Amino acid sequence: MPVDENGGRPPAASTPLARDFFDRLAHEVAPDLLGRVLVHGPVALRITEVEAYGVPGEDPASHTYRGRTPRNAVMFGPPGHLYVYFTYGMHFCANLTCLPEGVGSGVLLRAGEVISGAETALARRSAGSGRPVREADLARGPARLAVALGLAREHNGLDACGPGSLSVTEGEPAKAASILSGPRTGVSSGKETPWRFWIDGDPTVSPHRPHVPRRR
DNA sequence: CTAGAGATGGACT
DNA sequence: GTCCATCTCTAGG
Repeated sequence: MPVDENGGRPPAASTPLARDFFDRLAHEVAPDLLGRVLVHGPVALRITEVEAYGVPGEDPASHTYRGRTPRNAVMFGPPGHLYVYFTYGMHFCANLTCLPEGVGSGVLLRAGEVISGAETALARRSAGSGRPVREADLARGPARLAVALGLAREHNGLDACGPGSLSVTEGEPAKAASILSGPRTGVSSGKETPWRFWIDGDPTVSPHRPHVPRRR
């Protein structure tokens, strides 16, 4: 039995966008990002793995589950913006908002293949850490991706579609036949939803790790 | 290869 | 106080 997931109180009231509706949107919008190219300064990467995070009261794993806060405000904003959050006391992870303003959702950028600016990405990933970084590992995992791309706190809210330092380009969208889906990585709830999408066989896709509760 | 634990800060109960 | 949408290193098979 899981511990009470909501502090003894019911989740925030559902929006009109019910779980099944979000589910349909997630299965269109999130995988559509696969194969597209994200450019930030000198580094460009081809997105190979994403996860959808859903709406208040419907997705217990989402930062928006309990409603809007200063931290998750960007997820309630218009689509095409970056939601960058700080976690585990040392990592940043980046999401793109993809659904209409007010919905409260995002797509976590979990992994990518660096296709230009590899030297910059390598320098960033190697900084402070000893061992050599394999090319396929440059952006393999959400926190690594953020480092490789040079994304941090100051990029929260950045417009990824307008004139800015970040942009999502068409790239070559992954063919549907090469896209697989499954449970999300490292989440302690909402395990049943197959909202992780990745390009089958791509070496830059991160290994799936189930959530492990902290001890002591 | 797998399993376990430390790092480290902030959002939230 | 507790829990992280993680990463890296170490020990062991």
